[in-house]
Amino acid sequence: MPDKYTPQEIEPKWQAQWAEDKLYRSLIDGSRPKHYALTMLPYPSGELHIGHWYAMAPSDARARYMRMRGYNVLFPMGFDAFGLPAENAAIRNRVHPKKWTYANVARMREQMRSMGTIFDWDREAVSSDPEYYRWTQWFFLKFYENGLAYRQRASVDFCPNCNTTLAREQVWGDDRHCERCGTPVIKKDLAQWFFKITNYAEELLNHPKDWPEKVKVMQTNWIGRSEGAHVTFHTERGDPLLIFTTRPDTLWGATFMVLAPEHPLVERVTTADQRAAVEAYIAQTQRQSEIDRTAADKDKTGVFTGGYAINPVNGERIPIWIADYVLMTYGSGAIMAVPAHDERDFAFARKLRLAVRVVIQPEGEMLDGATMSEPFLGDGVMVNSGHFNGTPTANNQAISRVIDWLEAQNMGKRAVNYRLRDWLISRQRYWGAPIPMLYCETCGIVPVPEDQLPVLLPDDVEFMPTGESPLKSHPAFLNTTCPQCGGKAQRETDTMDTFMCSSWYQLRYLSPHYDEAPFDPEEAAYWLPVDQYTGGIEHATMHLMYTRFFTKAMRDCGIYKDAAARRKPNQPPIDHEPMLALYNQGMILGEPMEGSYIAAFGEWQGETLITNKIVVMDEEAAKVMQEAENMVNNLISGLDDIARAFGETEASTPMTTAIGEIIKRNDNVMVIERLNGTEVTLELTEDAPIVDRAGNEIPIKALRYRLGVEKMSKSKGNVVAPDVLVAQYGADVVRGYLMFAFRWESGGPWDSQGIQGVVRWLNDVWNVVTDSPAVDGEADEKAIRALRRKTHQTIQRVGEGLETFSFNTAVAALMELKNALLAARKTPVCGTAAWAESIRTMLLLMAPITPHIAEELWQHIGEAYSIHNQAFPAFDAEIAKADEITLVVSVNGKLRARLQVPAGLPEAEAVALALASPDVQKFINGGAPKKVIYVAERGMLNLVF
RNA sequence: GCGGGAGUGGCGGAAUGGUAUACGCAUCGGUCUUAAAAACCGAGGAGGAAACUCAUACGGGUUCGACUCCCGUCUCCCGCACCA
Repeated sequence: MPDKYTPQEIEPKWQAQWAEDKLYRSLIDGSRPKHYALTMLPYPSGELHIGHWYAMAPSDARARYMRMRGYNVLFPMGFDAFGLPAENAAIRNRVHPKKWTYANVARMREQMRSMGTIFDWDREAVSSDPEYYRWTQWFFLKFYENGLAYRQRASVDFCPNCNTTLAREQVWGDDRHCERCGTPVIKKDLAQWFFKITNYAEELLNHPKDWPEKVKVMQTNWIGRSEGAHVTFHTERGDPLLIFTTRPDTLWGATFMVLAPEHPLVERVTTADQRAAVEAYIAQTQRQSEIDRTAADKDKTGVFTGGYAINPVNGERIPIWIADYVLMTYGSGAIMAVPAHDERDFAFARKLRLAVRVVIQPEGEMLDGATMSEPFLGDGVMVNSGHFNGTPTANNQAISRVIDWLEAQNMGKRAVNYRLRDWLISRQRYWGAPIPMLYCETCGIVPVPEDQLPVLLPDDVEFMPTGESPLKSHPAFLNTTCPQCGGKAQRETDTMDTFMCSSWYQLRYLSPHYDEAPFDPEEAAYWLPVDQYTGGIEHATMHLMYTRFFTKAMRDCGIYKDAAARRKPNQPPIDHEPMLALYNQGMILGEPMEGSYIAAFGEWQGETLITNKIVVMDEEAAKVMQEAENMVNNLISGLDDIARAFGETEASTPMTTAIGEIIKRNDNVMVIERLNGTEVTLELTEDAPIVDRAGNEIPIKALRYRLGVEKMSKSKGNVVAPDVLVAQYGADVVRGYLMFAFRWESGGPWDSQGIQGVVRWLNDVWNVVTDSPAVDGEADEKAIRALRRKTHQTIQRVGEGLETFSFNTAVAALMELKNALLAARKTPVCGTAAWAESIRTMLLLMAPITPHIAEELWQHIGEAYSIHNQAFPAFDAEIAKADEITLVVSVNGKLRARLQVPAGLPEAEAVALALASPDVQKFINGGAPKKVIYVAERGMLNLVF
């Protein structure tokens, strides 16, 4: 054993040993409770980055903790291997996506092994394997059979950069950009495949209780439930015109109707003399949506169609308008406009001078539609509403009564509307699971028979620089025969959204090579559902909605039947929710960096310094140089004053330098901040040398520019490579640091210095375990008790920390225990049984967090392999209890004294001690306290005078 | 606008209504060294010579006692947003 801690030696050694022994193989074992821990699988982008470590290593620590707690833990890993970057790489570098992807998978798998996790690699699943996507396709067929998949022509979101349609969930932000690449999306009219996630809108609102409030709220917002009524109006010509309203009690106040410009009825209601205006408006709306929706002012615009509708409740004839504030994608794409009681309708009516009629009159106020300056949204009583006049609106009673009446009259019915749209799963790209559907000349849309799955992606494809899917021009793939009539048929060339692959991967891990079904019902019955899921919040309304939908849809397709039948009656259902508990970790951001300090020499051209030489220096040198420059310039101007006195007219040129920190840089233009805070723009001439202080020429790329806290990206140069850290410090240090330096749920900027604290921690642990010679003398009983107490307090704190994802406090507790051991090492406590027990316990507590050093030192102290098969230490409250405590004495709520007293002191004695203390006496003028608050277990005494 | 979350030293961050600032980074002083780094020992919330006083975004409140609970304000982050 080396006498120094050398993770580079011990880590690979133990990783190999654990793999050889299949230490972390997870097999069904009915004698132990199971724990399915899952962390979101990565996309094989090429390199494992620090974000992967941040997501995986703490999850691993917790899974290990559960394992030590006696659970049979499954913690699998795989790859979400279909997707666009592979295809883009193919176009750019002429590498086949398959080759690129599998090379990355191999590389990242190796990188992950260096992390020292308990991943059971025998359960690995890769979504682009035919044995995997066969089942992705199979799910599509099942959903299709059960009416949950349909093809429809619709106006859909399309990313021009990714060259594919997107689901509504993948369009983000007010500028409606592509979630993946940030490009603003455009609308296209295409026939696409959808999944009926809207069927489950109501059910999806009912979240698993152990999910973060934030995710529940985001999903709830996304689903956007609102209650109201569907009411059928009719156009004057008799066409039914359905609207949704949350305020049926204001039906009598509808003074006009508004249709979305895309509404199918627009064509029919528009009159000849309005046609030109309507068409112009529609064209304008379409153009607007394509250019920039964000810039669209909130000013209402719209055009009268010339048509009229009849309000069913009062037979009134009201004009039909079109306006872009009514969206085709929400409700029925048509509204009744009640300007008196709706902000948007009010704004529209005022702008276009339309009638406003009050139908809810507030108490003690007389609203007048002609003069009111804002709509009335509060409660009141119904007026101008036929036999409903006088009905109070409070507590929704008017709404409820009106709906009852509408239903009785057959004019409308109670309805719930959702903002959620069906999931668009078609992608016009090659590297995905082909949608297993055919288009037959005679039979129409025909599903590929189950026994013909998988529909394989052909390997021999040509990638177009345009990004167009090569499947469209691949005759062998494209042309096939119809399984129904044997005639000619063409394959669907769209592939599936990769979120389909990840909607069920937790099931494939159970039996990645099972070929009778997507998963082995035996395994599913034992392991499902996932007990603890971890991953980033960015998937709140995408993956996390889709996978919940999948589970419910699978249930309704009967896919869980075999597995569910094997469950015991008292177990939670496996087909309601895929993941019982969820925890979102934060993100590691880039480390802020100072820019290089430079002195630039050149000629001024206006505000810009045309620079022909740059010298790089540190901040101190820059300050010195700046002072020197100031002095020289003062001197020059002083000399000029003298020269002028002698009749000289031309002033000398001051030094042409700019000194400061680079704050921006691109190619040959940079901005520096001078030491006095002003900014200067430099433009480098083509062959301007950049030299360091030793005179060596360096490339411009070596110049750093100031960087704030930002997301890591290669172009900013703030990426932290875990491989480099592992090589330098070892995996245990990296794991420990990631768990210690941040609150896991928050993440934060990387700090390259902070990692030293964890290096010191593990070095100290190594030393205290391997090099603690017994100290002569009789060990003090009190000191022994103190060490045992600290040890048991640490058991509690580490256990709690791992339990609640407070990894930072768990590590802090271990550092404290280490500090206590370092202090005790110099005393005769070192070498006692209590000492040995404390060391042993510390290693066990460290095992989930820093598994390699724990294993190595476990072996060193003579314990049997493997520490990772040990039970988590049991906490003994009796031992953890203090026998002497610091009694904190407050007088009138202000802290006045700290007294060392035995634990469990009776109140009377505590008060007597406190009153006797000079620190307390200073603040009391004799007399007895009016009130005494004594919290013995907290060591707290408050005396009120 | 609606909804959610957060605000504690120079920094990351600890604190079941009960010793605010644990643990760590950085900083400062010391030891060792020709020197530096590393390592080790020690000191750091602010003000004050001290006694003490003031400090958990700000203003109130509840309480013997508030970072923690309640009301209001400000700031920042996130989601949704003409949603009928």
